[in-house]
Amino acid sequence: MSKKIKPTESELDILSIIWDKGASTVREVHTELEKTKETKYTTTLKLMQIMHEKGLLTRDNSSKVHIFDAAIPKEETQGMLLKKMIDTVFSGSASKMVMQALGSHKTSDEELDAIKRYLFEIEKKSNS
Amino acid sequence: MSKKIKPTESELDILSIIWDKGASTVREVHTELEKTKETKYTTTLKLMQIMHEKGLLTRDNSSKVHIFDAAIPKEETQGMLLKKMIDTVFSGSASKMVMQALGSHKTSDEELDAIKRYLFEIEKKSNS
DNA sequence: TTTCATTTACGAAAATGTTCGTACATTCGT
DNA sequence: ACGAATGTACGAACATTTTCGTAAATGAAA
Repeated sequence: MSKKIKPTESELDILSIIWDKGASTVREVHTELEKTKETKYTTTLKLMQIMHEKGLLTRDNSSKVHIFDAAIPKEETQGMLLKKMIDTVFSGSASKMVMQALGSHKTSDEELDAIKRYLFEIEKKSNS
Repeated sequence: MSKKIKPTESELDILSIIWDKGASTVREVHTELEKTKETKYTTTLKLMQIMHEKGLLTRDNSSKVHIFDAAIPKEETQGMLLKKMIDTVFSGSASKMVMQALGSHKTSDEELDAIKRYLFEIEKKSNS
């Protein structure tokens, strides 16, 4: 079982990029990160080194240019963060959170459909 | 319009208690907080003082024992935190987050029903 | 009034997270 | 082989958050 390390805000930014693009060099992550955040290359580097120490990223340094990959799966981490938020902010009720999300956030019809389909799927399973 | 101050982790713990119990003294908050977190009284006090300075809590000091209340509405804050999480962790997709929440979190039938009802309500509105 | 318990005020240490400069290593083109 | 470009290592400054000890104020009890 992987540990329950909670990534910090900045670490999450980096993890998101790697989850999206797959294993990457610091340069690649930084180039992407720069688009939304003003930051220097060595800052990104240092962050990724720390993340490696913490076990948040793996590192392949067989070649000179190190290649990092996420050491923790996206879904698991999302679930962890979500659970924490549900517990502390929504007193443990997932439905409260879902409603709040759908209410305060504009949601497209496609998204709503996707959610509905998912709900029926859950229902089917629990009835089988 | 209230500002977009983001409460810290610890501040959120305190806000949750006050949202739940209503206006409270430091002692009351601390007693509650102690149940889940090892912390000293003056720490809770200091935190609440800072929160008051930041405008997160109101303070009635007409009597010796100050009474604090939440200065920011629960729903608005929940929405803000949720939006941030959706943006950074779920690349802006509320439905992804909802599915993850329902998937990784055990949800009771009642909760699922509540969500379904809510979805149909939204649908009705958008079709009118 | 004197004492005692409780409260608030405040400063500062400790812990955590973020930023970046500088040094050194490696690779590549010439 | 040399210099430029690009990479990693690392320390330290800085910012923010969290913690708590100590002192002063307040009010209630004796």
